[in-house]
Amino acid sequence: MEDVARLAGVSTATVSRTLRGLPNVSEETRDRVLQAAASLSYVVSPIASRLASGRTHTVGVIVPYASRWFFGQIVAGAESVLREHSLDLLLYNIGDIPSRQRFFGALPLRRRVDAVLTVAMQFTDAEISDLRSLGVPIVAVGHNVPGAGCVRIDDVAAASAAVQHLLALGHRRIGMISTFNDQSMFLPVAHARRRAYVDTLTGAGIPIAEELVISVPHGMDGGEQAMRRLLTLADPPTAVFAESDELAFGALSALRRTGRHVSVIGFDDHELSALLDLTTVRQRVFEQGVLAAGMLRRAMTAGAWTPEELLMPTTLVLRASTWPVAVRTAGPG
Amino acid sequence: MEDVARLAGVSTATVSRTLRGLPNVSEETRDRVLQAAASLSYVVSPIASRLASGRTHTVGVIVPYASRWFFGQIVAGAESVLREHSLDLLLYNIGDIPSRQRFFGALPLRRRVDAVLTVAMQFTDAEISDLRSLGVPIVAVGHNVPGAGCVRIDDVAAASAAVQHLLALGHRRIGMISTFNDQSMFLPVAHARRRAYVDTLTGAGIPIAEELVISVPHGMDGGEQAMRRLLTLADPPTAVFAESDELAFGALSALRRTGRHVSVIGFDDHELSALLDLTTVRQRVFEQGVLAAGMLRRAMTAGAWTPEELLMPTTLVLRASTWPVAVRTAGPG
DNA sequence: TTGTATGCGTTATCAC
DNA sequence: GTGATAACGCATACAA
Repeated sequence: MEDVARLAGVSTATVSRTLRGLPNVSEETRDRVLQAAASLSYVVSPIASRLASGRTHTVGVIVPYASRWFFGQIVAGAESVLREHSLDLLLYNIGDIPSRQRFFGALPLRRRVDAVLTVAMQFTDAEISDLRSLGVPIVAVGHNVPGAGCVRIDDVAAASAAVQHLLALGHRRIGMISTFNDQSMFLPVAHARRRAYVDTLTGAGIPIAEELVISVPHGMDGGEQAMRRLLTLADPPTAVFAESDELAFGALSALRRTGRHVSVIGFDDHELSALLDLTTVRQRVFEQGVLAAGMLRRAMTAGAWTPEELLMPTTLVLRASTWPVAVRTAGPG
Repeated sequence: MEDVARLAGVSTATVSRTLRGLPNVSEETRDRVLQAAASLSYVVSPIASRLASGRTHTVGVIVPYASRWFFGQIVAGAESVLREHSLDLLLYNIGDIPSRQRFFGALPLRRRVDAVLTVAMQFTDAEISDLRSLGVPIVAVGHNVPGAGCVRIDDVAAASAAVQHLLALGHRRIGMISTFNDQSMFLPVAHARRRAYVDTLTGAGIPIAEELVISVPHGMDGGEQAMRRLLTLADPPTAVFAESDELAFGALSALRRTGRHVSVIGFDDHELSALLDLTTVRQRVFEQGVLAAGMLRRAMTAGAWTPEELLMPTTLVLRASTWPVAVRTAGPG
């Protein structure tokens, strides 16, 4: 920077001001500085800049399973807007117990981020207070954190619509595939969707059969296990509501291998769901990442930020996996 | 840090040494310092540390399409080992022209990373020299960069095996679905696999029919377009080799919607390929990310590092999508 | 509008 | 083994 200042015949302070686009620099000197910087192919050291200014220009993103489709979409969406404003994104994948303990033991985010984005996590009170101790704004996607911003869908209403659809098709024995994590804790999303399942059936006068609700680890394998267990029941369900499309894929796989037929409805509208003819509840996942990042930016720039809450719409997408059997045999399935 | 030093009755230099685990500190003072730091719940500022030490503890990862399955797996694999050594991972998604231009225009990696990982990119000579000007070790996955380390499979051999498989099934009119990016540049992987296609057919005495090789943007939609175009030919192929499973998924989708039958073989063994009964060439993607990160670490720590090259094995996985038609009708497909 | 001087929180090079 | 002290490269009150 000194070199640039010398070459432009100004002080380093002026160079700094110019390079950051501050208003109080004359046109003429601005040009001189920019030329000097260009000719020396100089760039500010972000690290030094961060130390001096106290701002990290980084947001920490906490997800439970980074490689799952849903989280990939959220992160990609957030990344697209953060990158646009040259903010860094530091990803923390803390789905399993050891990494989660390490994370909250050391809190590697301390002094490292200007904001935090959490996605579909279930935090304990202690963890929440740890997060708040960072002293930066927090935005949560898919779950609520007291004092934090929030982008989500109405999980209860959406899941209820899914179950209603099965009821409307005449199903009375309806199963559900739910998830839990390594700590046997239900993620908030799982909790809401299960509640909707219970309430909707109960509301329709159908008693809940414990054996029809299976909880498995998230992913295709979990879905396959769950459906296999349901199929071994003396009185198996005629339809199943899976908490996510990936679980539903596993369920479809089990059905295919066993040659049985059970209607299946998923949740998310994964990019492969159309190909697999899976009826599902569509939500715009990438966009939620975009909106959350936008909220984060507002929180970082605004002096006083009052947490906002954004509710995104969902749509029921009807496909062959829940067609009435009579129709299904004649369809493209 | 001063507070800790005061509380422990030592200098900040000793605190720094202790906290970094340097050898020349006595047991006794070490304990005092650690206790003091703990009681003040003190953590070193990574930013200040980086400025003073000159090391960023960060690796930059450059990918063309972060949200595609393949790249997600690579990044997840790399992240798992980098996190273990508390190294940060800065992801740059530069698949489209504008972001690519911005990236090479500003080179935001300058002064920000200790190493670079690139995944399946096709760089121009100018871009390569830009990358090298960063002055840090580079490791490439799925392509070669002169002077850089490399983790990859033998694309030519693997693709050749795929085409051989189709030939062995008796197919003589074999199509290929290939990809290009926004700049109409073929990615190195696409290039190698297409060459294998051409050479293998030629070697079998089958002339190449231009109209059977379709190039589309990567992803399911591209695969669907490609297969639709192939189906409109006067003499359509009886089998198709898709450069990736996601392209193959799109091809399967087109076949399903049109009710036609063409054998399809993909490449990767995507986690959903088994469910879709797709014959494919399996490669261990996550593991390649792990190995690349390990190589990166060696390059960062070792004083003089000579670029290594790692060749990973592939396997042909036979499924229903390439079953002979006679057998297929009797099978689970 | 521009320059001066101090601080940001460490690491590292010396001495002791 | 330990303690001063000078970098590290920039941002920013403050003064001019």
